[in-house]
Amino acid sequence: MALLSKSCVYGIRAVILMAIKGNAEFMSIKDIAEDLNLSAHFLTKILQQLTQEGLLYSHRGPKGGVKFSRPAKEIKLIEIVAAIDGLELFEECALGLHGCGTATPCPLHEKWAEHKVVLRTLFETEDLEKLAANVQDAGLRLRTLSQLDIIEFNKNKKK
Amino acid sequence: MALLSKSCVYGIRAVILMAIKGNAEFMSIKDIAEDLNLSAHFLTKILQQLTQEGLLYSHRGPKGGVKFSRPAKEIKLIEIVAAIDGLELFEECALGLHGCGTATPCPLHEKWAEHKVVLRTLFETEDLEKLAANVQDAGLRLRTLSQLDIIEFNKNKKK
DNA sequence: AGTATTGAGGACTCTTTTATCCTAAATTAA
DNA sequence: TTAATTTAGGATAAAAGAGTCCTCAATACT
Repeated sequence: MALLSKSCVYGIRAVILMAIKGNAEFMSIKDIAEDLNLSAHFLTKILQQLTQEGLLYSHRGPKGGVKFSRPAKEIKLIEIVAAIDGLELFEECALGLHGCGTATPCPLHEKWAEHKVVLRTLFETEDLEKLAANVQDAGLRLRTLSQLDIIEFNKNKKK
Repeated sequence: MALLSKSCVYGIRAVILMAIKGNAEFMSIKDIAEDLNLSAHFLTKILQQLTQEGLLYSHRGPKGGVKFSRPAKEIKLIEIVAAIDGLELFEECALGLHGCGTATPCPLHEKWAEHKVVLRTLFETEDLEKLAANVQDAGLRLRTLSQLDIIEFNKNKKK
Protein backbone atom coordinates (compact mmCIF):
# COMPACT_ATOMS: atom_id res chain seq x y z
CA MET A 1 0.00 0.00 0.00
CA ALA A 2 1.12 3.47 -0.79
CA LEU A 3 0.21 6.50 1.30
CA LEU A 4 -1.46 8.30 -1.61
CA SER A 5 -3.28 7.04 -4.71
CA LYS A 6 -1.58 7.36 -8.08
CA SER A 7 -4.11 9.98 -9.14
CA CYS A 8 -3.21 12.01 -6.09
CA VAL A 9 0.52 11.72 -6.71
CA TYR A 10 0.05 12.77 -10.34
CA GLY A 11 -2.05 15.72 -9.23
CA ILE A 12 0.57 16.81 -6.73
CA ARG A 13 3.37 16.56 -9.26
CA ALA A 14 1.32 18.62 -11.71
CA VAL A 15 0.64 21.47 -9.31
CA ILE A 16 4.27 21.55 -8.20
CA LEU A 17 5.29 21.83 -11.84
CA MET A 18 2.79 24.63 -12.29
CA ALA A 19 4.21 26.40 -9.25
CA ILE A 20 7.73 26.08 -10.67
CA LYS A 21 6.71 27.60 -13.98
CA GLY A 22 5.00 30.25 -11.90
CA ASN A 23 2.96 31.34 -14.85
CA ALA A 24 0.25 33.97 -14.53
CA GLU A 25 -1.16 32.69 -17.83
CA PHE A 26 -3.16 29.53 -18.31
CA MET A 27 -0.91 26.52 -18.80
CA SER A 28 -2.07 23.74 -21.06
CA ILE A 29 -2.67 20.34 -19.44
CA LYS A 30 -1.15 18.69 -22.48
CA ASP A 31 2.15 20.47 -21.85
CA ILE A 32 2.12 19.59 -18.17
CA ALA A 33 1.38 15.95 -19.02
CA GLU A 34 4.26 15.86 -21.49
CA ASP A 35 6.67 17.31 -18.94
CA LEU A 36 5.58 14.73 -16.39
CA ASN A 37 5.47 11.89 -18.92
CA LEU A 38 1.82 11.16 -18.16
CA SER A 39 -1.28 10.61 -20.28
CA ALA A 40 -2.82 14.00 -20.99
CA HIS A 41 -6.34 12.57 -20.88
CA PHE A 42 -5.79 11.02 -17.51
CA LEU A 43 -4.21 14.15 -16.08
CA THR A 44 -7.12 16.20 -17.42
CA LYS A 45 -9.50 14.11 -15.33
CA ILE A 46 -7.41 14.58 -12.24
CA LEU A 47 -6.99 18.32 -12.64
CA GLN A 48 -10.72 18.61 -13.25
CA GLN A 49 -11.20 17.56 -9.65
CA LEU A 50 -8.98 20.42 -8.54
CA THR A 51 -10.93 22.82 -10.75
CA GLN A 52 -14.21 21.59 -9.29
CA GLU A 53 -12.87 22.18 -5.79
CA GLY A 54 -12.00 25.73 -6.78
CA LEU A 55 -8.25 25.28 -6.45
CA LEU A 56 -7.68 25.90 -10.15
CA TYR A 57 -9.30 28.05 -12.81
CA SER A 58 -9.63 26.41 -16.19
CA HIS A 59 -10.16 27.93 -19.57
CA ARG A 60 -10.95 26.26 -22.90
CA GLY A 61 -9.75 27.06 -26.37
CA PRO A 62 -6.41 28.26 -27.72
CA LYS A 63 -4.26 29.79 -24.96
CA GLY A 64 -6.49 27.97 -22.56
CA GLY A 65 -5.41 25.64 -19.78
CA VAL A 66 -5.33 25.79 -16.01
CA LYS A 67 -3.89 28.18 -13.43
CA PHE A 68 -4.07 28.60 -9.68
CA SER A 69 -7.08 30.39 -8.27
CA ARG A 70 -4.88 31.64 -5.40
CA PRO A 71 -1.13 32.30 -5.08
CA ALA A 72 0.81 29.01 -4.87
CA LYS A 73 2.12 30.11 -1.49
CA GLU A 74 -1.40 30.01 -0.09
CA ILE A 75 -2.30 26.56 -1.40
CA LYS A 76 -1.42 23.83 1.07
CA LEU A 77 -0.57 20.29 0.07
CA ILE A 78 -3.47 18.93 2.11
CA GLU A 79 -5.94 20.78 -0.12
CA ILE A 80 -4.71 18.83 -3.13
CA VAL A 81 -4.91 15.55 -1.24
CA ALA A 82 -8.37 16.38 0.09
CA ALA A 83 -9.68 17.10 -3.42
CA ILE A 84 -8.37 13.85 -4.89
CA ASP A 85 -8.06 11.20 -2.16
CA GLY A 86 -10.21 12.81 0.48
CA LEU A 87 -9.29 13.25 4.13
CA GLU A 88 -9.87 9.66 5.20
CA LEU A 89 -6.15 9.16 5.83
CA PHE A 90 -6.09 12.00 8.34
CA GLU A 91 -9.42 11.35 9.97
CA GLU A 92 -10.22 7.66 10.04
CA CYS A 93 -9.26 4.80 12.33
CA ALA A 94 -6.18 2.94 11.10
CA LEU A 95 -8.00 -0.35 11.58
CA GLY A 96 -11.02 0.96 9.65
CA LEU A 97 -13.33 0.34 12.58
CA HIS A 98 -16.68 2.05 12.31
CA GLY A 99 -17.25 4.34 15.25
CA CYS A 100 -13.75 4.11 16.65
CA GLY A 101 -13.24 7.24 18.71
CA THR A 102 -12.33 8.54 22.11
CA ALA A 103 -15.32 6.85 23.71
CA THR A 104 -14.75 3.47 22.08
CA PRO A 105 -11.17 3.44 20.86
CA CYS A 106 -9.73 0.66 18.72
CA PRO A 107 -6.56 -1.04 19.99
CA LEU A 108 -4.40 1.29 17.98
CA HIS A 109 -6.55 4.31 18.58
CA GLU A 110 -4.52 6.42 20.96
CA LYS A 111 -1.20 5.98 19.23
CA TRP A 112 -2.64 6.49 15.81
CA ALA A 113 -4.73 9.49 16.87
CA GLU A 114 -1.58 11.22 18.09
CA HIS A 115 0.19 10.28 14.93
CA LYS A 116 -2.56 11.44 12.60
CA VAL A 117 -2.18 14.96 13.95
CA VAL A 118 1.51 14.98 13.10
CA LEU A 119 0.84 13.60 9.63
CA ARG A 120 -1.91 16.10 9.02
CA THR A 121 0.24 18.96 10.19
CA LEU A 122 2.94 17.91 7.76
CA PHE A 123 0.50 18.14 4.86
CA GLU A 124 -1.03 21.36 6.20
CA THR A 125 2.34 23.03 6.53
CA GLU A 126 3.73 22.40 3.08
CA ASP A 127 2.57 24.89 0.49
CA LEU A 128 3.06 24.65 -3.24
CA GLU A 129 5.53 27.50 -3.50
CA LYS A 130 7.77 25.92 -0.88
CA LEU A 131 7.61 22.52 -2.55
CA ALA A 132 8.39 24.09 -5.91
CA ALA A 133 11.41 25.85 -4.40
CA ASN A 134 12.63 22.53 -2.97
CA VAL A 135 12.46 20.91 -6.37
CA GLN A 136 14.41 23.70 -7.98
CA ASP A 137 17.04 23.90 -5.25
CA ALA A 138 17.65 20.18 -5.49
CA GLY A 139 17.55 20.19 -9.29
CA LEU A 140 15.01 17.44 -9.08
CA ARG A 141 12.88 15.54 -11.49
CA LEU A 142 9.09 15.33 -11.08
CA ARG A 143 8.80 13.39 -14.29
CA THR A 144 7.37 9.90 -14.20
CA LEU A 145 10.06 7.54 -15.41
CA SER A 146 9.48 5.40 -18.50
CA GLN A 147 10.82 1.85 -18.63
CA LEU A 148 13.76 3.16 -20.66
CA ASP A 149 14.48 5.83 -18.06
CA ILE A 150 14.46 3.19 -15.34
CA ILE A 151 16.97 1.02 -17.19
CA GLU A 152 19.17 4.09 -17.63
CA PHE A 153 18.75 5.00 -13.97
CA ASN A 154 19.77 1.54 -12.80
CA LYS A 155 22.82 1.58 -15.06
CA ASN A 156 24.02 4.82 -13.50
CA LYS A 157 23.37 3.48 -10.05
CA LYS A 158 25.70 0.53 -10.63
CA LYS A 159 28.59 2.76 -11.63
CA MET B 1 -7.14 6.20 0.63
CA ALA B 2 -6.74 4.26 3.80
CA LEU B 3 -3.41 3.65 5.45
CA LEU B 4 -3.75 -0.13 5.25
CA SER B 5 -5.55 -2.43 2.79
CA LYS B 6 -8.72 -4.18 3.89
CA SER B 7 -6.92 -7.53 3.83
CA CYS B 8 -4.32 -6.12 6.17
CA VAL B 9 -6.91 -4.69 8.55
CA TYR B 10 -8.75 -8.02 8.62
CA GLY B 11 -5.49 -9.84 9.28
CA ILE B 12 -4.65 -7.50 12.15
CA ARG B 13 -8.09 -7.87 13.70
CA ALA B 14 -7.79 -11.64 13.45
CA VAL B 15 -4.44 -11.87 15.19
CA ILE B 16 -5.57 -9.48 17.92
CA LEU B 17 -8.59 -11.70 18.51
CA MET B 18 -6.30 -14.72 18.65
CA ALA B 19 -4.10 -12.93 21.17
CA ILE B 20 -7.15 -12.13 23.30
CA LYS B 21 -8.28 -15.75 23.33
CA GLY B 22 -4.67 -16.55 24.18
CA ASN B 23 -5.18 -20.15 23.21
CA ALA B 24 -2.28 -22.60 23.18
CA GLU B 25 -4.45 -24.83 20.95
CA PHE B 26 -5.16 -24.34 17.28
CA MET B 27 -8.06 -21.98 16.75
CA SER B 28 -10.33 -22.54 13.76
CA ILE B 29 -10.38 -19.79 11.13
CA LYS B 30 -14.11 -20.29 10.75
CA ASP B 31 -14.63 -19.36 14.40
CA ILE B 32 -12.40 -16.30 14.10
CA ALA B 33 -14.25 -15.21 10.96
CA GLU B 34 -17.60 -15.57 12.72
CA ASP B 35 -16.43 -13.51 15.66
CA LEU B 36 -15.18 -10.79 13.32
CA ASN B 37 -18.21 -11.03 11.03
CA LEU B 38 -16.02 -11.76 8.00
CA SER B 39 -16.11 -14.34 5.23
CA ALA B 40 -14.26 -17.43 6.44
CA HIS B 41 -12.93 -18.15 2.96
CA PHE B 42 -11.50 -14.70 2.59
CA LEU B 43 -9.94 -14.71 6.02
CA THR B 44 -8.42 -18.12 5.27
CA LYS B 45 -6.57 -16.62 2.33
CA ILE B 46 -5.29 -13.74 4.41
CA LEU B 47 -4.12 -15.92 7.28
CA GLN B 48 -2.41 -18.20 4.77
CA GLN B 49 -0.06 -15.31 4.03
CA LEU B 50 0.81 -15.12 7.72
CA THR B 51 1.36 -18.87 7.79
CA GLN B 52 3.62 -18.67 4.75
CA GLU B 53 5.65 -15.94 6.44
CA GLY B 54 6.09 -18.21 9.43
CA LEU B 55 4.09 -16.02 11.82
CA LEU B 56 1.43 -18.69 12.31
CA TYR B 57 1.38 -22.46 12.41
CA SER B 58 -1.59 -24.06 10.71
CA HIS B 59 -3.03 -27.51 11.07
CA ARG B 60 -5.73 -29.25 9.03
CA GLY B 61 -8.50 -31.54 10.12
CA PRO B 62 -10.70 -31.62 13.22
CA LYS B 63 -9.17 -29.63 16.07
CA GLY B 64 -7.11 -27.92 13.42
CA GLY B 65 -6.76 -24.20 12.82
CA VAL B 66 -4.04 -21.65 13.34
CA LYS B 67 -1.91 -20.52 16.27
CA PHE B 68 1.03 -18.22 16.79
CA SER B 69 4.47 -19.60 16.05
CA ARG B 70 5.89 -17.30 18.74
CA PRO B 71 4.39 -15.72 21.89
CA ALA B 72 2.02 -12.88 20.98
CA LYS B 73 4.21 -10.54 23.01
CA GLU B 74 7.07 -11.11 20.58
CA ILE B 75 5.06 -10.51 17.42
CA LYS B 76 5.13 -6.88 16.36
CA LEU B 77 2.36 -5.23 14.40
CA ILE B 78 4.76 -4.37 11.60
CA GLU B 79 5.34 -8.07 10.92
CA ILE B 80 1.66 -8.52 10.13
CA VAL B 81 1.63 -5.46 7.88
CA ALA B 82 4.83 -6.59 6.14
CA ALA B 83 3.36 -10.03 5.40
CA ILE B 84 0.14 -8.65 3.90
CA ASP B 85 0.73 -5.13 2.54
CA GLY B 86 4.50 -5.17 2.40
CA LEU B 87 6.79 -2.45 3.71
CA GLU B 88 6.24 0.04 0.88
CA LEU B 89 4.45 2.45 3.24
CA PHE B 90 7.50 2.66 5.48
CA GLU B 91 10.15 2.64 2.81
CA GLU B 92 8.95 4.39 -0.31
CA CYS B 93 8.76 8.00 -1.41
CA ALA B 94 5.38 9.59 -0.64
CA LEU B 95 5.20 10.93 -4.18
CA GLY B 96 6.07 7.51 -5.61
CA LEU B 97 9.12 8.85 -7.40
CA HIS B 98 11.50 6.20 -8.60
CA GLY B 99 14.92 6.72 -7.16
CA CYS B 100 13.93 9.39 -4.67
CA GLY B 101 16.53 9.33 -1.94
CA THR B 102 19.07 11.38 -0.07
CA ALA B 103 21.04 12.08 -3.24
CA THR B 104 18.02 13.05 -5.34
CA PRO B 105 15.22 13.86 -2.93
CA CYS B 106 11.67 14.57 -4.04
CA PRO B 107 10.09 17.84 -2.84
CA LEU B 108 8.56 16.11 0.12
CA HIS B 109 11.53 13.88 0.76
CA GLU B 110 13.06 15.30 3.89
CA LYS B 111 9.85 15.82 5.79
CA TRP B 112 8.43 12.49 4.78
CA ALA B 113 11.67 10.63 5.50
CA GLU B 114 11.61 11.94 9.07
CA HIS B 115 7.99 11.05 9.36
CA LYS B 116 8.35 7.53 7.99
CA VAL B 117 10.70 6.69 10.85
CA VAL B 118 8.11 7.77 13.39
CA LEU B 119 5.40 5.81 11.65
CA ARG B 120 7.56 2.73 11.36
CA THR B 121 8.54 2.96 15.00
CA LEU B 122 4.87 3.05 15.95
CA PHE B 123 4.24 -0.21 14.12
CA GLU B 124 7.46 -1.76 15.40
CA THR B 125 6.64 -0.91 18.97
CA GLU B 126 3.14 -2.33 19.19
CA ASP B 127 3.03 -6.05 19.89
CA LEU B 128 -0.01 -8.30 19.71
CA GLU B 129 -0.21 -8.95 23.43
CA LYS B 130 -0.27 -5.22 24.15
CA LEU B 131 -2.91 -4.56 21.51
CA ALA B 132 -5.02 -7.42 22.84
CA ALA B 133 -4.78 -5.98 26.35
CA ASN B 134 -5.90 -2.57 25.05
CA VAL B 135 -8.97 -4.12 23.48
CA GLN B 136 -9.91 -5.89 26.66
CA ASP B 137 -9.28 -2.91 28.93
CA ALA B 138 -11.45 -0.71 26.72
CA GLY B 139 -14.11 -3.41 26.33
CA LEU B 140 -13.82 -2.90 22.63
CA ARG B 141 -15.24 -4.47 19.54
CA LEU B 142 -13.03 -5.83 16.74
CA ARG B 143 -16.04 -7.13 14.88
CA THR B 144 -16.79 -5.77 11.45
CA LEU B 145 -20.17 -4.09 11.63
CA SER B 146 -23.02 -5.31 9.46
CA GLN B 147 -25.48 -2.83 7.94
CA LEU B 148 -27.89 -3.63 10.78
CA ASP B 149 -25.20 -2.99 13.36
CA ILE B 150 -24.45 0.37 11.76
CA ILE B 151 -28.10 1.44 11.91
CA GLU B 152 -28.18 0.42 15.55
CA PHE B 153 -24.93 2.26 16.21
CA ASN B 154 -26.20 5.48 14.66
CA LYS B 155 -29.42 5.27 16.68
CA ASN B 156 -27.48 5.10 19.91
CA LYS B 157 -25.27 7.94 18.83
CA LYS B 158 -28.25 10.25 18.40
CA LYS B 159 -29.50 9.69 21.94
C1' DA C 1 -17.85 32.47 -40.73
C1' DG C 2 -14.43 28.96 -40.39
C1' DT C 3 -10.74 26.46 -38.25
C1' DA C 4 -7.65 24.97 -34.89
C1' DT C 5 -7.02 24.45 -29.97
C1' DT C 6 -8.10 23.08 -25.46
C1' DG C 7 -10.83 21.57 -21.25
C1' DA C 8 -15.28 18.75 -20.06
C1' DG C 9 -17.17 14.62 -19.81
C1' DG C 10 -18.98 10.05 -21.20
C1' DA C 11 -17.93 5.25 -22.69
C1' DC C 12 -15.01 1.81 -22.48
C1' DT C 13 -10.89 -1.27 -21.27
C1' DC C 14 -7.41 -3.20 -18.27
C1' DT C 15 -5.59 -4.28 -13.76
C1' DT C 16 -5.78 -4.92 -8.91
C1' DT C 17 -8.31 -5.65 -4.86
C1' DT C 18 -11.95 -7.78 -2.61
C1' DA C 19 -14.88 -11.54 -2.20
C1' DT C 20 -17.24 -16.06 -3.20
C1' DC C 21 -17.37 -20.89 -4.30
C1' DC C 22 -15.74 -25.40 -5.19
C1' DT C 23 -12.51 -29.26 -4.83
C1' DA C 24 -8.43 -31.47 -2.85
C1' DA C 25 -5.50 -32.91 0.90
C1' DA C 26 -4.65 -33.67 5.68
C1' DT C 27 -6.19 -35.05 9.97
C1' DT C 28 -9.15 -36.69 13.86
C1' DA C 29 -12.35 -39.71 15.88
C1' DA C 30 -15.73 -43.23 15.85
C1' DT D 1 -12.28 -47.83 7.10
C1' DT D 2 -15.47 -44.24 7.04
C1' DA D 3 -17.20 -39.84 8.05
C1' DA D 4 -16.63 -35.32 9.52
C1' DT D 5 -13.72 -31.36 9.97
C1' DT D 6 -10.47 -28.03 8.64
C1' DT D 7 -6.72 -25.62 5.90
C1' DA D 8 -4.80 -25.18 0.95
C1' DG D 9 -5.48 -23.50 -3.23
C1' DG D 10 -7.56 -22.75 -7.82
C1' DA D 11 -11.44 -20.70 -10.56
C1' DT D 12 -14.39 -17.20 -10.91
C1' DA D 13 -17.03 -12.90 -9.99
C1' DA D 14 -17.75 -8.19 -8.41
C1' DA D 15 -16.00 -3.64 -7.38
C1' DA D 16 -12.68 -0.07 -7.46
C1' DG D 17 -8.69 2.15 -9.42
C1' DA D 18 -6.01 3.34 -13.43
C1' DG D 19 -5.80 4.49 -18.03
C1' DT D 20 -7.48 5.21 -23.09
C1' DC D 21 -10.37 7.08 -26.57
C1' DC D 22 -13.89 9.69 -28.65
C1' DT D 23 -17.12 13.57 -28.97
C1' DC D 24 -18.80 17.99 -27.38
C1' DA D 25 -18.48 22.80 -25.99
C1' DA D 26 -15.93 26.94 -25.46
C1' DT D 27 -12.65 30.00 -27.23
C1' DA D 28 -9.13 32.52 -30.01
C1' DC D 29 -7.41 33.79 -34.24
C1' DT D 30 -7.62 34.47 -39.12
